[in-house]
Amino acid sequence: MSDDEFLRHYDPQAFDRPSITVDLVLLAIRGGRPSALLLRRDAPPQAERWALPGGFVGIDEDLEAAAVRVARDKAGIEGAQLEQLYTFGAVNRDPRMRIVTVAYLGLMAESAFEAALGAALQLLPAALEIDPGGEGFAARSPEGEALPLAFDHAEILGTALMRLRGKLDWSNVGFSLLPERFTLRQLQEVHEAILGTPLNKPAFRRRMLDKGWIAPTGTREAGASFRPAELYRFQPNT
Amino acid sequence: MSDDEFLRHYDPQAFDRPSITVDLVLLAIRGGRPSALLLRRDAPPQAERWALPGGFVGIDEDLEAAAVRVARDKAGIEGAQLEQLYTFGAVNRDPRMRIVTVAYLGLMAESAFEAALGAALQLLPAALEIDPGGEGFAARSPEGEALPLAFDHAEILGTALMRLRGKLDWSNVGFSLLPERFTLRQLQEVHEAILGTPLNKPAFRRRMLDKGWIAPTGTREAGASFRPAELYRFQPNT
DNA sequence: CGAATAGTGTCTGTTAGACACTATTAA
DNA sequence: TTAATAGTGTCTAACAGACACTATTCG
Repeated sequence: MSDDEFLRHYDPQAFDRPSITVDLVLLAIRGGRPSALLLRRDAPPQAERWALPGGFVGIDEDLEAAAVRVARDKAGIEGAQLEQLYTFGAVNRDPRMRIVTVAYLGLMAESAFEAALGAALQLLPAALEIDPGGEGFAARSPEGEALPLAFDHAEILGTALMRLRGKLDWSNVGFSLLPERFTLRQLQEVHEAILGTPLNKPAFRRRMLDKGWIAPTGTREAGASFRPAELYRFQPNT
Repeated sequence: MSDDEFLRHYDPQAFDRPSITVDLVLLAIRGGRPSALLLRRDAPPQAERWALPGGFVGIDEDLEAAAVRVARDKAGIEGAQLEQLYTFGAVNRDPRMRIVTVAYLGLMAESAFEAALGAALQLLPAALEIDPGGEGFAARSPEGEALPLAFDHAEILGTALMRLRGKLDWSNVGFSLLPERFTLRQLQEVHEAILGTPLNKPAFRRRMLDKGWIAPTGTREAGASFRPAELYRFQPNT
């Protein structure tokens, strides 16, 4: 039996199937804290809880394409750079029906984060306060209230924070959270926000420069009332 | 509208949905090379190609439970320790229909690998020969023939090898590939097989002992014709 | 004793933390 | 000149690679 012949007899409806969604963790460092873009659910189930932007995966749509589409439609972010995070598929994670969700992680500079907040009024920033030393965290509104999260979205956010920490040392994720030109102090602040711990300045500068990932632009920070710092840009490794 | 009320009106059949499967990368170090358990497809599509053991996820079955079930039913492995690897969902990855697959990685000692080969006659070991320096690899039969892989299973295997390499330094994955008691030489051979590069003996020993992950058992290797080595066991960190 | 591997001592180069110091800019 | 931050020099401790050495077991 050839492949073609086989396909003519195949019945794709033979089994009951879960639905598939994508959920997005859209992160920036905002005011020195990792912060995610959340949407308040206004319809059941879990109305009034806060949820990650998400949506169903089309039958003819790649997973990543679905994630990019959701970033555009639900958060107003064009051409988002997304990385697959983890897939969550516990049987009862959604009370409506069986839904397996593929979570994606997107990092952006604070300015893009603010722009998304301004464009889509339903979006709320949630500051993610990391328990010192632990893996837990709390999602808080700008006013400091704890935000109740929908479904298993707390677990997804926790997974995103752990992934971010794990990749910080050896990957480029730090630069994805900064504008194109940045000072070494800003880069250090991003690292400190993700790790939740202060870092040694000379050691940090040496390490970053030795990696060969950043190049000075010759221009300097504007608007500082003191000595302005050199602006660097990210330069993929040679 | 309450959650309960909402659910009474919800139609889970409203959208066409992909199917979800799990595929397993079951790995051991066999004869000094990373090797995976594969099944030869005897029915279309892609008949006569080699595929990862896999199966559909039941509508009332957790993803990991499905992976454990597949390990038992298709590879004869009871109580497999599996870690989620990555989710592959390209639209055309399977010609029959839209299938999104969640790949899982399972590591075992060489003895368990041989036992699985002996119990399930359809299983074939594929040695994964890593391109020196690169991310590519070739799957070869014990006779040295290149094995044609089905669907996107070469990509899945490549992802598994990269994950294994990435976690080797800071996680316990090395011990999952060894029997309960092992010599430092065996541990070093496992690391060398995964990294594809020789390691320095004194440095390796120091590093392993300093991590505090292994404890001497006081017993020694048997059957060696020369000085027998101390047997160690894995000891989760204090 | 000889063969072969187990296991160690030590030198050197690299890297990170700590701390104090100098340099540069705006006001 | 002063305030405040940018940026550097240098000491020290931790750690990895390299190499040569000693230790132990079997036959």
